[in-house]
Parts: sequence; structure tokens; C-alpha cells
Amino acid sequence: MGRPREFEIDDAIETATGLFWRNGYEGTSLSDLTQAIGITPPSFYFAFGSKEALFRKIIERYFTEQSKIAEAALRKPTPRAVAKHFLNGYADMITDPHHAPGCLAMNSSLPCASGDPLREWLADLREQTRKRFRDRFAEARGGEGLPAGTDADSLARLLLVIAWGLAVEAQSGASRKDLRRTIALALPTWPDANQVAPALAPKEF
Amino acid sequence: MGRPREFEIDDAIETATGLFWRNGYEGTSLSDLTQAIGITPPSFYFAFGSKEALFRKIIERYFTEQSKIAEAALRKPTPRAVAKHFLNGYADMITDPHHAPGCLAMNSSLPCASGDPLREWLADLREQTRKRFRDRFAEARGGEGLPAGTDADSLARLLLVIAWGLAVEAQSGASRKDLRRTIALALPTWPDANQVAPALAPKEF
DNA sequence: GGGGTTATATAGCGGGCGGTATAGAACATG
DNA sequence: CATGTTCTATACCGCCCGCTATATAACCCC
Repeated sequence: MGRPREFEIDDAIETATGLFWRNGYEGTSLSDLTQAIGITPPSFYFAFGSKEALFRKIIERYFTEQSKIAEAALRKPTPRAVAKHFLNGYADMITDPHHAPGCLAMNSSLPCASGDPLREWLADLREQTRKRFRDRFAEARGGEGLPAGTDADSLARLLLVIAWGLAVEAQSGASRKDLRRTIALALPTWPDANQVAPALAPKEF
Repeated sequence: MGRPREFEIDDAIETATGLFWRNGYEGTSLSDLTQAIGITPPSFYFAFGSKEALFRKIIERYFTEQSKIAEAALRKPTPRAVAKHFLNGYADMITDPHHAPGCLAMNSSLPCASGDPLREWLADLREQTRKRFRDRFAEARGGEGLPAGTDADSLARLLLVIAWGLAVEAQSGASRKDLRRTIALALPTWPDANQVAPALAPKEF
């Protein structure tokens, strides 16, 4: 009961997502949000609590999507297939024409000040993803396509390093095709079933 | 002649660099700057013109440093040595204990709004760096360590993708040692003189 | 139709932002 | 010591920020 809401919450979240993606958290003001959604500040606060609360909800949604990509990739049979599907899926996400180019989470976390809890939260979410890949690569050691001495920790970090770098390139204007070519060059780092040789940290380091 | 300045310009720039590095451009207010430097706003404006003018000068200085690393790397004899020295040099830069972890330019450009001239300026500076590496790799094709069909453009992009990704990891708290191990895993993508095989885009893409 | 509840709009809060008008202090030179 | 120039300090500007006090409108239930 009570007066019915005069706007669609999901549409509003989608609109806000677009703004945050394009202009960042700090770069998106409350009047930007209310104007784009088509409501007044009190309605905004009644619905979402605060600008930051809405932003966190949006980031959570975003990471859920990203996790789906990661989980689907993790189920692939070989480490190379895991890497390939994650990087390509992520590249699609950050070049989706429905949004501004780049990664919402990257755009949001890098600008943050040093001790900002938001930044630490985002770093923690990334770290969780990294651990999933690390464990996957550690399992694959020996039998499934990775040599016994593989540094699974660093290999997982390399996978994400490439992903975050792709996000920067995407934001700078690199096309989806550019990213796919770049990914293709990186993939041989993950040996496939028929070729078990590299992915060992060279002795020189 | 005239009244002598009561603070060292270079020290002030260094102080401001530290603040921007740690807290970003938007995250650093004028009073943060004047307070940290130990001057009042009029002195700041007399010396630097505006907050943005100082920031641009700082970014220019920063890119000059980064360019030195890149140029030194470009002079190395083989593509792998080029990649190795650039990535290690950049990793040192973004884990320099004298500054907040991460890359000043990354922290500054990703948050920017879509059409922000600052963002486009930074993207352009990155693109210039990429072209230098691309040309270097194109030259190395055939004789000097890269197979004839190498995609020099994508290989240069991959190099920078890894670099920007390292900056994200550094900001999240990865240690210099972490980054070096990650780099070591990526380097085999660049064939050295005694091993001319990968770095060709696989047919599957 | 009242009463309770929920969403909306008007109008404006305190505060911090980047930046400045004005005046005074410290120097080199006549 | 007067003067022109360069730098500094006090005090403040207008603006926009995130947010809200207050009042009203739209719904369900009795």
C-alpha cells in the first residue's frame, strides 16, 4: 500500500550505471543523477539512501556479472582455455557498445584516495577473483596442462594484470578487435594440452 | 629584484606530486596543497597559475621520467630485452617507496570523465609510447629476433597492457617482487635471439 | 470518506570547492 | 630614503556539492 513509485528502479539503476561508467563516481553529481533519471533529490534518497549506497549496489551488480564470466572460464578444461575465455569475455564486457568503453570497476577504484574504503573494497573483490584463478592453476599443475613447478600465484596475477591493462586500452579507444589480437598474443603463456613447456619462471629472476 | 620567494618551487612540486599520486587530482584540494606546501592560496596562484596548471606540469615531468625508461629499453638489442627492461623499469617506478604505490598517470586518467581533455591528453601520451615500441618491434621483424609475420602493433599493445595492469596491481598492494615474478612469466612471449617461434597471432582468432 | 502509509515536489541547508580583491612586507635600484 | 617590482597574508567571493526539513499527493484499508 501507499503511493506507488513513479519510476522504474531498475531503469534508474541502469541510467546511473551509465553515468558512473562514463564519468566516474566523483565526476557524477547528484543533480546529474536525478536529472538523468528524471526524479527529484528526495525521491532519489528515498529510493537509494545516498549516492554512495547506490554506487555500491551498482558495483556489486557489476562484479556479479564479472564473476559469471570468471566462473564460466574456470570451468574450461585447460589453463589456456580458462585464460582465453576469461580474457575474451572481459574484453567483450569492457567494449560493450551499450556502455562507455572501459571497466566500471577500474575507472572507479584507481582514482580513489589512498585509504578510501571503497578502493580497498574493490581491491579485495579483485583479490578474490585472483585467488579463484590461482587455485584453478594450482590444481592443473602436474597432470592437466601445467608443468609441476609452475608459479600458480604469479600466473593468476599475470592473467588479471592483462585484464586490467586491457581495460585501460579499451578506455583509451582500442577496439574489440584490437583487444582480441592482443589477447591472442598473450595466450601462449598458458600451455595447452599438446604443448607443455613454458609458464615456468625463468631462472634469471 | 623584488621580494624573494619564501619557499622552494621544486620542493613544492615534489610535495604536490606526492599528494596527487596518493589521492588523485580530484581528491587533492587546494587547501590540501597549500597546507602541505606551507603557503597561502595567493602564493600558490602566483607561483603556479592554477591547480590544473600545476597538475599538468607534474604530469609532464612524470612522463619525461617514464619516457627515459622507455627510451633506455628501446635501445636494448633484442625485443625480449626491450620488453624486459621496460617492464622492470616501470615496475620499479610504480613501487618506488618514495611515492604511493601505483602509477600517477593511471590514477589520474582513468577517473576522468568521458570527454575530459586531460584524459585525452594522457591517452595520447600513452599512444605515442606505444608507437615507439611498435616501430621498434617492426624493425626487429625478420632478422633481429621476431618472426616475419609478427603483429608488431598488437605486440606493442600487449607490452603496454601488461604495464598498465601492473600499475593496478601495484596500487592494490602487490610488492615489487610480485610484479617481477609476473613479468618473468610474460617475457617468453617475446622470443629471444636463440628461440624464434611464438609471438605470432594464433590462427584460431 | 477518514486514517495510515508511501512516494513526490519545493525550497534551501551547511560546507567545501577553486579562485581572488586588497593590502602589506621584502627586496634591488635611484 | 623613495620607488618600482615581486611575493605574501587576510579575508572573502560565488558556486556547486551531497543532502534534507517540510509539506503535499496518491494509493490501500476500514
